[in-house]
Amino acid sequence: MTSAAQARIIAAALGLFARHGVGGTSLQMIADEIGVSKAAVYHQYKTKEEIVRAVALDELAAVEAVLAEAEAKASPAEARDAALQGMVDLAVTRRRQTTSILSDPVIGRLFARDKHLHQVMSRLNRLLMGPDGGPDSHLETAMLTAAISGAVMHPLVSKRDDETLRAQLTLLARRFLGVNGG
Amino acid sequence: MTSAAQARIIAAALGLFARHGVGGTSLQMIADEIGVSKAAVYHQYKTKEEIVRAVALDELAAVEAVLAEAEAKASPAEARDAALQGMVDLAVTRRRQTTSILSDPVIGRLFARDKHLHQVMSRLNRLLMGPDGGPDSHLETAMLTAAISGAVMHPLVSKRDDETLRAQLTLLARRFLGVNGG
DNA sequence: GTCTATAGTGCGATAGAC
DNA sequence: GTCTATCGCACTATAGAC
Repeated sequence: MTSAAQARIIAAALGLFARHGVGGTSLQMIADEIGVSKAAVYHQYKTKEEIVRAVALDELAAVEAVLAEAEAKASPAEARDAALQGMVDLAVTRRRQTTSILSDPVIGRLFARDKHLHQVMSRLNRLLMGPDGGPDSHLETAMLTAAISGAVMHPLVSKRDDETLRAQLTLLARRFLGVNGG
Repeated sequence: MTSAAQARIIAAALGLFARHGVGGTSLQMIADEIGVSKAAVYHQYKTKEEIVRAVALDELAAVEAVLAEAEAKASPAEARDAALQGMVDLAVTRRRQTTSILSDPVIGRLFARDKHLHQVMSRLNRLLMGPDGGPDSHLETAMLTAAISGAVMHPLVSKRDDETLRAQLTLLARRFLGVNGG
């Protein structure tokens, strides 16, 4: 499915997309980052768009892993907190990456009508807002994920060390949801 | 200061940056959007970076207008709500633009150490969190602005009409800050 | 799976006429 | 303030050897 060579390309592209945007990243930059030629990259992915897709799907898979873990919890309250904590962890440990990839306009248009993404958002919405959340709850989920992602990217926040950032984000995210405990 | 020709360039560039990212937007695209040649664009701005700067400063000016209006209010509570409402209005009426410009990695690095941006964020922080907010309050401000901006860009939310979006965002933003009234 | 070499296109930027 | 024309370069993508 995903070879070692492909995994190297995805990892390199992810970092470069985050730093320069999708449009500002060339195949030459990706090839140089791994230490191979452009042709070697083209052997794995026929077009740049395929690379963009692969990177985005890889990030989406990381979110799905969080969802699966949360859905395995015994109670809805535990599941909600696991989802919340998992999203915070994802944003903090991968910092600018997962996060700024998903806010790139190119990726946004590529996935705006993607069923897979809708499905993931629905699962996340269900975990965070409960099964009986109306359509309004989707805005709440969107705001929360944007708040978490956007905060770690923020120029004035990025100096903080991971542990305090994680703790503060968790606290504020819980407050947004109206949850007090852990 | 800013001529009519420059204003046309900034407006065109803003829309294109939002759709394709800064790196994915060429000077030819900007020129075509206005209906002039590349050379005409170069007559106004000597480099692409100058255009990027001008666009970002223009967006920052829109935020400053909101701040000035809020700071003119009589009470801190009124000022806070005016700032909150102003930021929501900005995000909703300009939708993907103000918002996705400021999240572009190229713009982010260009302004990460910009005194002007820090000043604007401090004023916003003071309005939203009060004068005695510690350093932790900056994270709260960053989360709130990211939540507002990110929510209007979100693929699953962008279908909503402006009025309901504005109302719901305002409600949720107030809840995040722990304010109940209007 | 990687390379060199190259085709063809579009880029940012400049010169000079009107 | 706008144009045409052009430079030199980097880009995406392909062909073919190893």
